[in-house]
Amino acid sequence: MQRVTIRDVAERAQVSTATVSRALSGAKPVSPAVREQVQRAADELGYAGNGIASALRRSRTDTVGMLVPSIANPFFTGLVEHVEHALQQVGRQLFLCSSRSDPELEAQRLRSLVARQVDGIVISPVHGSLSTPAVQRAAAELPLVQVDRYVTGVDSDWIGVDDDAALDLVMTHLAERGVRSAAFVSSQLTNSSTELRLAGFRRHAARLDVAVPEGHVLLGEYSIEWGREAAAGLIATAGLPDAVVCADDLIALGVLQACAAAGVAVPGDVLVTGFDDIPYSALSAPPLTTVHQPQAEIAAEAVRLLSRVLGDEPTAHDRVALRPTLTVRASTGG
Amino acid sequence: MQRVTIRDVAERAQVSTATVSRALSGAKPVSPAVREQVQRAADELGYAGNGIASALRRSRTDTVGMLVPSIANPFFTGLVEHVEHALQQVGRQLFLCSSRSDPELEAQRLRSLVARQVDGIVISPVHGSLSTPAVQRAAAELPLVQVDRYVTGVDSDWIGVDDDAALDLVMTHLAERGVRSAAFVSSQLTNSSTELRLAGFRRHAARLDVAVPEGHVLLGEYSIEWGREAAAGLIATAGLPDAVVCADDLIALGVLQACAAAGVAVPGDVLVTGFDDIPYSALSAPPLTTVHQPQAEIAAEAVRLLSRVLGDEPTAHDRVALRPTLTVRASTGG
DNA sequence: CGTCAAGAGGCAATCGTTTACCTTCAGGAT
DNA sequence: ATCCTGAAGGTAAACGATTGCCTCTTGACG
Repeated sequence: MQRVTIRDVAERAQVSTATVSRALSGAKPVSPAVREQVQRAADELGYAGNGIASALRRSRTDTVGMLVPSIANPFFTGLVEHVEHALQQVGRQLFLCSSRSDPELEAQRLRSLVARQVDGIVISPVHGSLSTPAVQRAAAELPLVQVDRYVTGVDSDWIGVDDDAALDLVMTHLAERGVRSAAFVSSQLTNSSTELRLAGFRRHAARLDVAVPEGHVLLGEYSIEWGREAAAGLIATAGLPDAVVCADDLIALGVLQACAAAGVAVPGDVLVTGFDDIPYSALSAPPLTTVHQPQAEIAAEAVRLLSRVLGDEPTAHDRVALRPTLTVRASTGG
Repeated sequence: MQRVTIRDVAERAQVSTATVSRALSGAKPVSPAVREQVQRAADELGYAGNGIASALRRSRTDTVGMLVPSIANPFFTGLVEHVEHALQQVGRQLFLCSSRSDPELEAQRLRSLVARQVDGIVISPVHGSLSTPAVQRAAAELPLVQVDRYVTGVDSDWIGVDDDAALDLVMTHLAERGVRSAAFVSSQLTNSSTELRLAGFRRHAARLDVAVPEGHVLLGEYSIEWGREAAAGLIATAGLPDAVVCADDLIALGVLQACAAAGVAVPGDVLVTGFDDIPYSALSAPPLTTVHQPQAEIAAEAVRLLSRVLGDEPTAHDRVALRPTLTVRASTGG
């Protein structure tokens, strides 16, 4: 099955390849008669064009690469959906990759995206420092914006949520509910938002006079399993504090599950909060109080920042921190 | 920021571009000294190669495109993860697109994948008939395998689960629990698995003497919202049957939520089942009895089928239906 | 010492578009 | 009648890698 090329179309329409190209892309005006002729020839042959050749010549692909730590995490898939939507508005496609939380794999994917000549990259880097060299290198080659998480020491735009403000909301809400001690369950401190959330937790706990007992800061990974494990540990050994603050919803869902399994009542015996407001946080038992992330805005802003760079006005790089909101549900008392 | 090309490397290493290409790709042997020299030059210049140019010349991209109806649905993201993993084993990358359940967008994405010269396509088509022309056209150009859903009248491999067997499991389980009447909540009958699941539901309900009252087959879409809406409708008007069988887990989660909101006890007043066994089906209140799909095997088989075609043995096309299993949880009585 | 083979590396064509630059032609201004 | 202008379309040079084919060198063998 030999592919049909522009040359075949040109031959059949009795014009040059240049004219075919112009007639089909509209890059330069072509007389209506010829355009019609070319169009018919193309249709008859089922001409589809070779995007690779076109990309090589124009040195642009109208494609943006996106690299996230996990596509199993609904927070990221939500973000991806919105980014894809926003890109579609401006006539670009999304090339999605997952780094599976592995800096090595992430570096490889980044190289691959650069080699594939995507026009720009949207990335939520895996690791605060291990990711730096690869991100740095990619950012030097093409427009790059970081979302949600960021690595230090790379000169690029960033767009995400104000983690300190988010934990202010959470802790203030908990304090109002009478919480005097709290635990924090998160992933290893390997990236920016994780660090900022812990810092925010400590700062606002101190401010509001909420105790954080020894051994009540648990670091694992962003997953349901880790939430389950961490909560089971707390229940078995340390004794539960008044509240368990989780760094994302998956962890919180795991915590809820472990509480249910151990016969610990939420919110009766302990309050639980999450972060992200993924769709499933409204469906758990009990529904989860969580920090809502404005995904659509994050996505729109990411695309806007990228387009700005693509239109290459050499502007200074922005760091945009959006204000989060708190979605209060039954897990903190209802 | 002028990109560094193979010519730059050749110049610096004092060899021809041919040698650089061979040294770096290993396509033909090169003396150790020269290889070393080239490698150093490439490193020093930060040479990354141009995948587009390479793809044009070799007319392959080592990339497989995957097109799913939704990336917000955990069933598909699970599948995607496994496919990506399986592809990685054989040194290929995944280019992921979402058709957002829109045949129009799906056709566009397919064209775009073909234009981008992916080496093959894994697709779960949106619509049983509307998707046909586009899928047909793509399948004519390059290797294509369908997963989960399929369109009729296209000559390609398919791999998925045996929907009839799945509903046999569900209905038999329900009948054993004493269910004498059941409702079925699904999406519009616009694709193969949806149709097969409904057919299976009816067939096994009849076989087991389970009644399906008038108005107890509800067709909407695969989403939590629709499940909620459908269940609310049933509760408000028709009166609940003994069981509500759902065509996927998202719908079932919505049904559970609506039941909880209306004070209907599950499994006390009604039994509920799902389909897919997404991670969140274990976390709902109550946890969901559901059909487990062997995603890893589906993915592995899809990649295997694709590789077989890529290695172009012109084999007849396969239709592989894997046997599902039933994961029993509290929503059907514990 | 002559012949031959094999290994290493270079030359240049090629992949399929796009586009800078040129030619041609028609029509309007002078 | 001459010149100019602009539109339409053609020619051919890129884009950056890969690779078929050729040359050159070196060493083994008779």
